[in-house]
Amino acid sequence: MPELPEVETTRRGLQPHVVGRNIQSIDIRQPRLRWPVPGQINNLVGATVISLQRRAKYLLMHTDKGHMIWHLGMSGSMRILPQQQASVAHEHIQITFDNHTSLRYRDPRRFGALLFCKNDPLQHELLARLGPEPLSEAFNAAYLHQRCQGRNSAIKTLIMDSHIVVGIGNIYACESLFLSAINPKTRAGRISKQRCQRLVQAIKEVLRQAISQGGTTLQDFSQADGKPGYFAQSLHVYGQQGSCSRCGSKIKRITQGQRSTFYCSTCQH
DNA sequence: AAAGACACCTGTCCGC
DNA sequence: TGCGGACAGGTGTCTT
Repeated sequence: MPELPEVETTRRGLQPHVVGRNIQSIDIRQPRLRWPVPGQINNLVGATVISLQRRAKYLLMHTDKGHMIWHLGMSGSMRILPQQQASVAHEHIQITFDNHTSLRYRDPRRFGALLFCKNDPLQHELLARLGPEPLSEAFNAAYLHQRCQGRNSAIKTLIMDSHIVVGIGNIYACESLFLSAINPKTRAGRISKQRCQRLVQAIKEVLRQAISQGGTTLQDFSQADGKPGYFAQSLHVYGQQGSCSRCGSKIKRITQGQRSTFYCSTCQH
């Protein structure tokens, strides 16, 4: 489910409610997520939250006693609710703060994760070798073009590889390629630097727009206040069964790397 | 080293 | 109304 815009939306929604708060209790109702929730998480009772950071699709909650690394997987979401409010189905983790509010982590498919890190979580093995943030200066045409050299994989698969660039999932990969008029099947090594420039700009534009809309809600994503994201109405190709908004041709659906790809074969070359 | 398949898990939707 | 199958926003790991 959540790609970079949804994770960033979650971070912005949670931040004012968690920073500065003291953790009163941690309730792990279901420890079997993608990896078992480590017992050291319980060491964070009594800790004070210092900041909430995003790196790729991970949320890093820094406290004065260690760090939590959260991932929302395909179906995860996080909300702030009154401590007393009853939990709903698949609400696996509850962290209660000193002001009687609580953070709830819900994840029906359990592809998400909560990990503990004593020191700098950016050095954790899952994060240490990630590519640049797509909205940073480091992600530019020269960089992408260089990483495309000698690669036979389709450009869509390549931009979804977190070791190339982080945060781009299936929705925004499809949308970015539509916006830059590039066929998703194009071999990465055959894309000119000029087209890399167009693609980089499209990725940044799509992600910025999606963040400003609170992300994309297809089924179960919700922001930290429970509202859906509104970017779904801005999608040009992802999940579309009708015709291209630009030329009227029927949107095509193919499979790449076991994922659905949507594109317009007239507009995208 | 790179590319592709597979695994993890639950819910929803569609056709019969 | 019920059932089987396909599909879903991710990504580490294993196999070619």
